[in-house]
Amino acid sequence: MTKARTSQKVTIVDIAREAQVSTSTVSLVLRKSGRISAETVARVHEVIRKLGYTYNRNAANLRQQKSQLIGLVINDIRNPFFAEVTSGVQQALEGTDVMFFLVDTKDEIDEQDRVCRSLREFGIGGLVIFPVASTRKKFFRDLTADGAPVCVILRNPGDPQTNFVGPDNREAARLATRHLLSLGHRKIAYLGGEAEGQARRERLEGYHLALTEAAIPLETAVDFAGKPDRDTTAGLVARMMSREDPPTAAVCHNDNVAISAMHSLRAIGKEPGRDICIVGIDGIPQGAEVLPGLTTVQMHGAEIGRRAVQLILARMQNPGQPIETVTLHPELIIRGSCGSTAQP
Amino acid sequence: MTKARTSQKVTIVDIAREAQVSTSTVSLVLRKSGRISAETVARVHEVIRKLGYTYNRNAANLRQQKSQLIGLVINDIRNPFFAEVTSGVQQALEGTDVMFFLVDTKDEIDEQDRVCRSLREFGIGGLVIFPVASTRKKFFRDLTADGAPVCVILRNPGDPQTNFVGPDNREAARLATRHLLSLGHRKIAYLGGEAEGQARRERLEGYHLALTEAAIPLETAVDFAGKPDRDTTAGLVARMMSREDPPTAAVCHNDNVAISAMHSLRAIGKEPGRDICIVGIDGIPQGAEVLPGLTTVQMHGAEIGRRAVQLILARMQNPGQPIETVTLHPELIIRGSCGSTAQP
DNA sequence: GCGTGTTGATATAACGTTATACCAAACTGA
DNA sequence: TCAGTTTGGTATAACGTTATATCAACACGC
Repeated sequence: MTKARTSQKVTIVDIAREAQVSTSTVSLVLRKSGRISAETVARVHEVIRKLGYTYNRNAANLRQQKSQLIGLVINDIRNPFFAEVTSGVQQALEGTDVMFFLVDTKDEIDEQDRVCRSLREFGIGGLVIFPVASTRKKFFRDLTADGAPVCVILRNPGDPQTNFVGPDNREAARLATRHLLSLGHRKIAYLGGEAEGQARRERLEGYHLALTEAAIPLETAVDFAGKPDRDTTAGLVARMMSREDPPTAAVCHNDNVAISAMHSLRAIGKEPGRDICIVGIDGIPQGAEVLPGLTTVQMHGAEIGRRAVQLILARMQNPGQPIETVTLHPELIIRGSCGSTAQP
Repeated sequence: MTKARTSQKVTIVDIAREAQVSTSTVSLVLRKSGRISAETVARVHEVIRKLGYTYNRNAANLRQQKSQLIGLVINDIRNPFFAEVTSGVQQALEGTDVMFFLVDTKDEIDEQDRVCRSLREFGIGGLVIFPVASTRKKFFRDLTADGAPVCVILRNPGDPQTNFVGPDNREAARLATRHLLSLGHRKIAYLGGEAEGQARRERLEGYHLALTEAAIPLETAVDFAGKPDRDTTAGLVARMMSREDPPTAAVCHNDNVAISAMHSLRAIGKEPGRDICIVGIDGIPQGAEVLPGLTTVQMHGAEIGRRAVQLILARMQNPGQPIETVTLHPELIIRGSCGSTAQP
């Protein structure tokens, strides 16, 4: 038996010496190449166990010029919708030995540049990104030019060169609006969302579409834009309800807005689900925890994360894979925030 | 001008050639060593900009035998409390060029072993871990033996060899219970939490302590254990309220339990905050979004993440740093779930 | 008994960076 | 003037893995 552990780390060189084979052989065993005889494989594994060897992915990555790492760039991990997305990413990575970096842009374009540069330095093999709203097309080009597969989520850059996974925003708002229409509502508002946002534009379109389909003149449509935080939403609700002919229902830009709106309404003496009906969009678990339960449109956050990762993994193995755009279809979830009967 | 970009990647060798210096010099410039003259630094930077060079941390890590990476091992990213912790980690890392891996154990010990092994292969330079409940002490020993600093959070292994950052569970439950006592309650239950959990043991202790301090015989204390999910909690609430002399208030094991309990109560015709008072523990943002607002004890999730990372970063720079145990003191947040007046 | 595979293994040179040791030139002080 | 120091820089050998090319031994067909 040769000496073990003269230095700190055990490397394949140590394993090779101890198992009386070459480092090449050890490397092949580690990668399960199948070109090594069963008994040699067994012997090498035995030595690995005995010496307590840990594979060094850094060295492997450097040599192979690729890495088992993907980046996940999002907005804010505290937003439950992104927690869902992250959870989906996690799930899709289970069983593989790929890990992911989670980075937060705070929706600031400089921060996005910074974190993406940092990810490149770490040599990621793939990237899932929820881009900051003001991202230029050139940015996506640069990302893909880097070689590693990129999948944009939720905000479609509309670039035929980049993979995209996201929900159908227009359809989501249309479903929400149609539900309210089916309950007999005619005066329906669209509440919240940042004015210049792409998601808002698309959702607003679906809202208008549903109204038009129901032969409701768009002149009666009314929308209120604003940051999706509590205070802003409270202001929007106040404005909405102080109109001379206030709406009887509202499609909210997302579930957070919807939940805030429900509180704001109650604060001014209106009971959601009875005095005014509310529909959200996103389908975060918290929607089931408020009272009344939030009727919403499920956007399948976890599934978006999963699909994005699957797409990335597929291209990491086979870079020739064609570009894809995956659109997930939203689904109405009926709870109590629209009451149980029609409320014209 | 020498030729650029014969191969794909630009390396310091390319930079050195183009800037007419050695690779050593480029390396020193990159690391801002200060030993290089201002004009050379400027020239090198100019070339870096021109050739579009990206630093390769893999190579650097391999050479330096250390890495700018830390692992964050948690339970479930969808749990808002862990989203807070993660957010704190993120914040503490801002401005540094350290990145973090987020991995999920699903509270399964095998999964914990698996992910920690994987993290080691990636050569992390530090680890923040919320350990699975059944983790053996040996596990922590092995982690720290690896060389990289480790900080355990939330579940104190009670090992003098490992850093720990967590809240004072006993004090939290004591604060919650005392608040209810101050409102005049005498029959107070402790609701939820996994029976064998350490956190539950500590919180229950605080609950008992507060009762004792108020001269309430412990025979009247009553606690209900169970997984902190909605259905289990509904069952516990049903059991609790069907006692012959039901409690007038409950300290809930955490905010999720508290929110679920509030729903379950309402489902059986009891209004939280009026018919029965509820206090949670954790301080997740969602507690402010339910109605009535959840009175709770803030456990400072984000701060726990921040402190853990600060501790790790400090030891990454100076491994001689002594072991620390940081205990964060909880804070009562009063909202509506205990009503506004005493309810004996 | 001769080419032709096949099987199981190996030697060697990278991958891109940095630690170490070293050096030439310029400055210092007496 | 010269030993000694400082300044600005460099050559070289790692770090731990894997791709490439190569090889010995043996089996196969005929």
